[in-house]
Amino acid sequence: MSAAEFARSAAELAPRLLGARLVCETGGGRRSGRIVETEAYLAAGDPGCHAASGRTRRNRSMFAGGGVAYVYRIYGLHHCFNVVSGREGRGEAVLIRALEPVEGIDAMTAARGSVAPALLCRGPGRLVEALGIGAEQDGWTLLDGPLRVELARPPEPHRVAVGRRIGLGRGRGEQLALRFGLRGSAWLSRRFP
DNA sequence: GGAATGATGTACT
DNA sequence: GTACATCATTCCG
Repeated sequence: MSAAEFARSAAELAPRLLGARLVCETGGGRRSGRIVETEAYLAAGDPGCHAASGRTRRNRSMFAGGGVAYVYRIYGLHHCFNVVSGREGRGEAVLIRALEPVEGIDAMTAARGSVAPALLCRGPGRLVEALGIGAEQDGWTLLDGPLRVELARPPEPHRVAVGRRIGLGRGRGEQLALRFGLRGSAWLSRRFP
């Protein structure tokens, strides 16, 4: 897997990750899904990015350079999983928002409390729970090892839907068109307008 | 030391 | 559609 792919800017990597496989083998078995929805968080000019106000203990993984995981807790309840992008020291990442489940669906269902298959990986907190990803994986490499991203051929441009990022409050870059999805996928967390 | 807050999900009306 | 659970991190004093 080419590390250079992950050193691209977040705005380039986010659509590039659509169709890629996210594989997790931390729970004994093998669970994987196809990435169908992402959001880019930029190193510059993006107040919604966790790295916008500099390096802190929580966001240090974002500065480790493309190809590592950035996992953090949100709302005291859930975790979100990001693929760090860009060069070391930049502070940018791509949030994975939804997957199409592929392997280990039984394990995912068990981890999620027997929800409907359509809801297994629909949303950033859900997919993290389904795959068995947690705070322990923060900072792990994604190029190889038990948690990894296997890139596929880049999606055809006409298959990529673009929209505003979800859940950002006012003044946090909520207008920026940095949300990407596979057009028409049944596994998106929300429809694109 | 303390208070505010968030890249959310679930349950319920 | 709205309520609310729940807490690490951040920022302010």
